[in-house]
Amino acid sequence: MDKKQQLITVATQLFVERGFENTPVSLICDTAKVSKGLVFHHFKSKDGLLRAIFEETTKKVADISSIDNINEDPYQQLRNIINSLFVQLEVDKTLFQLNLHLILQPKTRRLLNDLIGQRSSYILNHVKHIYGLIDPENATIRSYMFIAELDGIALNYLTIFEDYPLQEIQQQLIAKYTK
Amino acid sequence: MDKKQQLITVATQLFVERGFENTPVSLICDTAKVSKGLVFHHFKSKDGLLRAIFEETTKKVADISSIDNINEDPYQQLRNIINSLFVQLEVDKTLFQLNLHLILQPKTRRLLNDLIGQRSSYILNHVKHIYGLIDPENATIRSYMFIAELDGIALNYLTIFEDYPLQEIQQQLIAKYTK
DNA sequence: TTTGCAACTGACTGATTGGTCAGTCAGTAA
DNA sequence: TTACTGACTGACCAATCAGTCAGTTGCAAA
Repeated sequence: MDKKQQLITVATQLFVERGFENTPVSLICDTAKVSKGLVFHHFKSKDGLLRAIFEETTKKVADISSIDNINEDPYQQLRNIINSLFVQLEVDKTLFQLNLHLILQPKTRRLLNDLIGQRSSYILNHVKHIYGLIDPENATIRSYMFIAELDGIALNYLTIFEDYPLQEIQQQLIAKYTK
Repeated sequence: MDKKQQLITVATQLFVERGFENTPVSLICDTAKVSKGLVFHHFKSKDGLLRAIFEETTKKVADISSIDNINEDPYQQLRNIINSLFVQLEVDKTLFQLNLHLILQPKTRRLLNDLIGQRSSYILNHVKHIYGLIDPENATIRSYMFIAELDGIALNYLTIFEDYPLQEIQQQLIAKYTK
């Protein structure tokens, strides 16, 4: 078993359950059945471990918008993004929670600032490109509103409301983004 | 000067800047020029101080949706909510950031769970009531989507994007919710 | 004045933390 | 065999933390 990957897996789970600040390195190592020194050997610091985790999850975010959409109707492209998001929301619920938590926590936000900036501008540009085909004049503002709508749903589903009617909302959205 | 209120003010500011877990009680007291024991005298624990802060901010959230709307057009009521939110977003930017951070941090989320639940169901019911006048059959789902849209905008403005076009988005929203 | 009580202080403690470091061990190339 | 490497260990340390407590102060009621 690869102990480095094991550390990433265990730490991700613990960070989701307890938060980054509230998860001692010793707990990660006990859970992963690995010595404490190994974390610092592989990742240099606790912060380094966090960055490694965040870089891993960045790939999954990219997947949501990077579906090959060449020659597709732009509305279909928007619907693809919506559907991918809803699938990922249910599959990787905890990972999304962790992402939000890391972005909102001032210390981790600072630590991951560059990665977060890259991520968000990547998504913005991707959506802008699609809206360029629909409504070029208002592409920017419509992209911001499209992203806000999806982020708001994710936020409410993951952390605010219990019994969130995710499927119904997905249907409504798909209907809304069908020309 | 009321030292208890002084503690709440200073702690709020520091929690926004550094996060709850990363703000030692000693730092709060040094900044507020107050002895450490006083925190435990007034609030019993660091967690108690946090709850006191969160209860204070709950009032501000309630204000957004509690404008007296009797006899108003339901669309006007929705526009009132939108406008109040945008005003508050700019006036109390840091307070909103703190709220999101506390909700997303697993430990503080658990600590404030009851208050968060009260808050969100209060808002949901308020919006539901308005949509009951517009589209009774879909009042629930449309309320969830209305709230998600606003929450998403707040989230993106406060923590994701720099240079967020808040005014333009407000105009778009107002236009959208004008029957 | 005396009594009583809440506000307030700051030195102190026990527990926990991230990080270090000297050294072990398995594998591999010469 | 020898020399070397990088994964791995766990005892250890300095620093930091939330919370305690014995005592002081200021004020209001009797």
